[in-house]
Amino acid sequence: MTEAARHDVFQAIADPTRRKLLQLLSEEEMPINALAAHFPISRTAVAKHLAILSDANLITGKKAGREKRFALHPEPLLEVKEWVAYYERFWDNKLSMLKHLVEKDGEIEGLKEAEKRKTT
Amino acid sequence: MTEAARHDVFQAIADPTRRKLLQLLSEEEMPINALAAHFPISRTAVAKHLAILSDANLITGKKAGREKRFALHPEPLLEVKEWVAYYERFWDNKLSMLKHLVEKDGEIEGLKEAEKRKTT
DNA sequence: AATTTATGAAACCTTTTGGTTTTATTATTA
DNA sequence: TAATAATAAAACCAAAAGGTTTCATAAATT
Repeated sequence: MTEAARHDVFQAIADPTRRKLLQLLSEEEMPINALAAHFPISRTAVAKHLAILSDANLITGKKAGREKRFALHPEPLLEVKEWVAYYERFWDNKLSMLKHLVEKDGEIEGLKEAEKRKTT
Repeated sequence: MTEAARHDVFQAIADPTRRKLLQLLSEEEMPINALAAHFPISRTAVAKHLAILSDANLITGKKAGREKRFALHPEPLLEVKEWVAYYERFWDNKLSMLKHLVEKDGEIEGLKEAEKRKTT
């Protein structure tokens, strides 16, 4: 496997600066200097954020002459999407949760127990 | 507004221990001791993680006798879902991205420039 | 060739994070 | 009421995170 991902995608997107970097790169590919111009912090600090995003496979950078052009690589966000999707079952209406429980065998017992807890 | 959210939801879910706590609470409400039994760390450490989740409005805790029962409150994850949804446009096939670009005025220029960059 | 531009890398600093142990407090239960 | 169980709160600590400045390198320009 060529995808290492030493840095967790959840941790990578936790920082607001890094989320803004992803947003900028979603608009267009850019070298580090162009990116850094959007922040009040130093170019070096931005470089470190880019390294973290790169470790999480969220961006790629290819050298073009003396500059290195970064591009968005959003695929790892699929993991986040799926993680959140699990919790969608639980929000707002209880019916969807019930449906979720009924869909998998053996969970009915859990429901019954939950009911028991409520009434005792 | 009663929803403070002093802690960012992105930061709250960044930690694997906290994600596991949410998962446990999605199965059933539990007091802190029951939760802590699932981890190799101290109950106090778990309590701190719960405080962070609570600050992000991802869980609620109501005192019942001498124990405090925690429950999942997944609604703030909607923000994450929407954030990720934005990037879905960009992954896998370029057609959906093109569609995205065409949908908003003024972005055609950006596309043209991107093409120019590729060919020069 | 000399200068400028764009980046990379190292050393260092401060605050935050994730953990600990110790010391209360509060409700149950024997 | 004395002992126990379930938390809460405080003080402390090491490592990681997010910054900085300084020095080095490589490609473009003049």
